[in-house]
Amino acid sequence: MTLAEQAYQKVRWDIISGALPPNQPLRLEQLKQRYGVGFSPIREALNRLQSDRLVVNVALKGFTVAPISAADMWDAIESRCLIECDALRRSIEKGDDAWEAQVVAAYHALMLKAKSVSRLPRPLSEAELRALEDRHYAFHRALIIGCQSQWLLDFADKLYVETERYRFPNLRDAAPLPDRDIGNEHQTLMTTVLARDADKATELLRAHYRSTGHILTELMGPLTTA
Amino acid sequence: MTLAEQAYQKVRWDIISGALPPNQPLRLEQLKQRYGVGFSPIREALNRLQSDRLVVNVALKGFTVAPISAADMWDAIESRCLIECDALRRSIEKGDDAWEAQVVAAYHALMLKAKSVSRLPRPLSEAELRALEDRHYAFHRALIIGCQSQWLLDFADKLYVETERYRFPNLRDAAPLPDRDIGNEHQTLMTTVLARDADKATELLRAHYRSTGHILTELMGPLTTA
DNA sequence: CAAGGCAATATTTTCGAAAATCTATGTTTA
DNA sequence: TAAACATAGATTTTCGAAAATATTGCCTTG
Repeated sequence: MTLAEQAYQKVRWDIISGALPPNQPLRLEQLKQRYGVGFSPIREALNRLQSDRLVVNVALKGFTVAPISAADMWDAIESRCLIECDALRRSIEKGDDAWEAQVVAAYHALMLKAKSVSRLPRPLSEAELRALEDRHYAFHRALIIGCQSQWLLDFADKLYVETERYRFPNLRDAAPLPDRDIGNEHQTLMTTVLARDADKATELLRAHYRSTGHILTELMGPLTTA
Repeated sequence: MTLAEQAYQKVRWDIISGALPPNQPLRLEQLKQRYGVGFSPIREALNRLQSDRLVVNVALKGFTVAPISAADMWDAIESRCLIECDALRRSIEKGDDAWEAQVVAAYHALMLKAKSVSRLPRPLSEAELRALEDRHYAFHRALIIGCQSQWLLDFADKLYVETERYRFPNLRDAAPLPDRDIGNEHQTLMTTVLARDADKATELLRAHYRSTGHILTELMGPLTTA
């Protein structure tokens, strides 16, 4: 893997996880030392992150971590509903046995990790958070991967990352994951998907995202200007 | 404007217009001379174009112009239907007077240019093509700009560019724009939008994109493997 | 004659310095 | 005192060379 790719992954994670908070100026010299690489890989990483909308860049004035706001969160959530619901519908229509197997596997991997993590003391370590995060992503991606549209999958990826920026900071110090997350919504969703009930599945997915949004809106509260 | 930004615009246009054909290897040294800038701005431009899916990059093996295929074209078209129809619906619901005025203005600007261009000899000059292209983009963007979702607008932009890659090569040497393009579909669409008939407008938009797709599929014919 | 390895070439990736640009501070002047 | 200008500092942008890596062609060897 090239240095630029490594830098991209690291900065991306630091932004999602909140180590680099919203609106933080990203001085090139500083990042160069922090990640131990030269200017070029850093610049390349920052450029890629810009099209992920994780950093913003004004010409000749440098990069900063993209701001967050309740409005942007809801924009991302609603856009995600639109795109993933359509992708899920197509997956359910076109998905074969291998796809079903992948969904089941991803679900169980997520649940296993979620349960083991729920027994750990807070705050969770960076490694545990990352592992949980990866499996959560894998599950949601497995649902829609049968849609046979690279564009929709790309868009879903971008929106997933964006929404994680809001979900994540609340995960680290949160009490053990509430039953809502572990048992109910994900399982019901998977069952409905496997039953090939597209209407109900998309409705569940939409409700899942929106309820998460409402909870986060509560938690953000006065912080929405951050 | 920075050199990187200029390089980005130029390479982007050269790919859309077909001057740099699909699968063409993009040697850095070569591009450096072609656009008269150093390595860094070129690399930055190429990186941005990669996330637009106009170029592909395999690590340590360089950049190439992204391939095209009928399958990819239809993926882009159908994704565009999904996203723009939803955005159009929201525009129609939320758009104010200023939005309506913008739609009307963009439509007339497009028609004016289309009519003047239709009287010009073929093949059209690069400048005329660019001007027509800009107004076509402006019209379609005006329709959905009232949707109040930056994410949907971003996605629509990406898909617009992608579909232009297929439409454009047929424009340069084509006979004067057929009546279908000039008079009928765009005007009917605008009228319906201004009448705030969301159901009919989205159906027209969908039909507009799909019929374009069918025509292009015909024209591509055996070239789909290119 | 084919297959594997080695050297030569081509290309990308990375780096550090130089140039260009912006921001902040202090000085002068009306 | 306030506004305008000039200077100094900080930061980004750009460049060209050096390092790292892949590809190609040739030679050796079985």
